[in-house]
Amino acid sequence: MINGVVMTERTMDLRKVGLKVTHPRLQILRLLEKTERKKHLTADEIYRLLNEQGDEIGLATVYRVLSQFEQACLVRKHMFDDGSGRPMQACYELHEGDNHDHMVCLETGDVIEFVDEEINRRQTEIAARHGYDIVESSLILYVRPKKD
Amino acid sequence: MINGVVMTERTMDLRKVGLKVTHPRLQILRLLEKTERKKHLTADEIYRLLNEQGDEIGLATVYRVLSQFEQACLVRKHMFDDGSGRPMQACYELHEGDNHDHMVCLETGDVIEFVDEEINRRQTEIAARHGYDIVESSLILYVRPKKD
DNA sequence: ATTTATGCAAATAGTTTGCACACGT
DNA sequence: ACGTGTGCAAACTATTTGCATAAAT
Repeated sequence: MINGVVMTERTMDLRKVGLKVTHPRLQILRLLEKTERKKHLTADEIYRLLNEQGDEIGLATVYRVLSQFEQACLVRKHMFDDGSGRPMQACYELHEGDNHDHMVCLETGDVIEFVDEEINRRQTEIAARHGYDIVESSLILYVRPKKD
Repeated sequence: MINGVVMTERTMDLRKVGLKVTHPRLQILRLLEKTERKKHLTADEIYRLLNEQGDEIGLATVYRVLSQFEQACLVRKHMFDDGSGRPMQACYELHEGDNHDHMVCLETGDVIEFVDEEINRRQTEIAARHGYDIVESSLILYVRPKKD
């Protein structure tokens, strides 16, 4: 029963980028919204969480939808290499337009977001100096708790 | 005939980190040295290049050696997401201790290296502010040629 | 009604691993 | 001689894709 659904903010998001409003797309968007700023979810986690809450959505669909969302700039995809040796997995978060960067604690796996205008400024400047425009940037600090 | 070989800089590198001086390890190190600052090689490229020049080295060995080198800080591993859709591959470069960052041109695939002390300083400061020490950092600018 | 999306299962591709043998020290 | 490293083939895993059905406009 998606037809005739109330016009929520999320359905608008989908319409705006030219994607049909389907159950999987809505649910994935809602889940990311709920999880926003708390955690960065992998495709598999999204798949599992949705199915646990009763939405029967295939893993392939999760991947397809996330990929479409990424191209539509609705989500950002990250590859965090926690150095754990286990295979790397992409993780996703809602794209809020604030273009923040990330810090990954190698001991706890915690992800901390931050923004630094000076760093952003210098990045733009460096790119310009080489004759480029920045399309996207990825800054990840792998850290460990300070011992003092 | 590796035994009795002249004590080159590369054999020293291996000894220093406690790795036996074997043919595959030496050749991979030499190849990376030769390619230094020009390109960043994937495991598969290394495998192919070595075999083309007559060194019969298995792909599995290439992966194993690179992984050991990474842990020994002899090489740095990067995941460049060129946004091409094709599966992401790790690529490797000699670790020169200068801790430079990278710019990837989305149109040509070119990789440009750069160092910015101010960015590094701010990174350290941001980590400290959150109670962390930086173990490793990854800054990648995905760029396209300026159109003017 | 037409187009696009979904689910499933099978395919892909990078990377890892088990094991018997070869090599470095 | 001993312990490690290597090659091969098989295993693994994240992700993608083909195809028939189902859902959205």
